Amino acid sequence: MNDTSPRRSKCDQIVEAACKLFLESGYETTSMDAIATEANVSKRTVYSYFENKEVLFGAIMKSMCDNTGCTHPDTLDPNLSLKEALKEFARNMVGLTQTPEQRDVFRVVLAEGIKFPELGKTFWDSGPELAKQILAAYLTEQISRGVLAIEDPEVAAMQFIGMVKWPHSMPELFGIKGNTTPADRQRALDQAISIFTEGTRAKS
Amino acid sequence: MNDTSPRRSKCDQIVEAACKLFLESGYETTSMDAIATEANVSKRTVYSYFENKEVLFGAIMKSMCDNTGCTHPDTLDPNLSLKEALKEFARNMVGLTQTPEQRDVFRVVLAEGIKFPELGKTFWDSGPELAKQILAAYLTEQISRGVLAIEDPEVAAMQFIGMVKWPHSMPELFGIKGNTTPADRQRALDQAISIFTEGTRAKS
DNA sequence: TATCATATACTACACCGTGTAGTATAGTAT
DNA sequence: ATACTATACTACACGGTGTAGTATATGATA
Repeated sequence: MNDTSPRRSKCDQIVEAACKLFLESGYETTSMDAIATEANVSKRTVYSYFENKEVLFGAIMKSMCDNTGCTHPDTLDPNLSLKEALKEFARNMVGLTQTPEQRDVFRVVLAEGIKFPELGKTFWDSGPELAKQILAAYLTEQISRGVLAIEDPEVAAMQFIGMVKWPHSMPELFGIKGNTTPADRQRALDQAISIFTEGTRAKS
Repeated sequence: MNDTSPRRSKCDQIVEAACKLFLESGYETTSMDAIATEANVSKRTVYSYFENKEVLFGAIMKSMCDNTGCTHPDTLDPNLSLKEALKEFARNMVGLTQTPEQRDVFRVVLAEGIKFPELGKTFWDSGPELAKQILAAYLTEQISRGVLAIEDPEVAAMQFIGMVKWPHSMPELFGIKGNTTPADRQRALDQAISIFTEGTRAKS
């Protein structure tokens, strides 16, 4: 009767509440009572859908990890110029990982990595590793065409990703509120791409 | 009587034990009883040195953050070549942040960042920010000498750091045990420096 | 079609065992 | 006298369970 949103299944309500609270406060600090309350559901109902707290947490986090990767286009556009293709890729990557939700997933996965080791692998494979594979494939292609000259394209892919992500994802992760404008980020991105392409271009 | 090491002050014993346990298990999971036991000290003694758990945790983490930065040389060696100076800097940086202890500090600061927001700032300022400042100063110098051409040296410093650190610090953070050898890391570092210097060198 | 029976999903709430922050106290060593 | 230990204790929160009772849907029966 008191459903805030109409016709949402109990399970969905629980998942949604658990997502919110776990991402906000992590595993230990979030209580099952709090989840039940937040979900407008009795505690018993929570336990009728999820065996225990660990199972609930694992299910929630795994699904969030899976949702991260799937929006990645699985190749770089071969019709664009090198710089444009990289820029598009970087923009996409930053866009995905820039959201507060993704930042929280990152943080929680890292934080609970000792208690839930398989979670780290799940996140890694569906996030950074996936992005690396996609970019490395593109770089390898460009190498074989003689456009680029790179010794180890897989490592180079990681280096590119680090270069693009580190400067603004790290401060955000630590709660440093930089006063960077979108224009700043745009220029930082252009600079990264400039350095990377100039630094890897095959010498003619 | 049962002191493992001779003549260690009680306070030191407590600090050492708390360091170990907090880094291993984070804030919530570590109990004050466990700290007292690990320190070979009674619980009351812990409370005679530290007002409560939060204070103890804050003090421990702050001192660990401070200890991170201070081992950084505060300039890049101007007598070395560009590549050698950068390589030295990178090696030093990787060496500092590669230790298991530093990885754990990183992880815990991130994990407890919501409950202890000022901790993030402390860590940032004494770690990444400091490294950035040092590198940016060097880059600026090289720009003014006409060796390098970079639009924004501060951003470039962060990009260089991200490039060097991301490929091996991220997997490690997520518990991905790559089978990288020291030789692999050496080659990755060389490649990063090659890309960065080629990508930022002033066109003659 | 109206009424009743049954099954199922859920709630509200008390309850248990356990773990933990923090305190109080009595005793011991120097 | 001081610094510390050992230990018992308080107060409370949490994970998880058991239970009595309600709401709702479905289907059979008359």
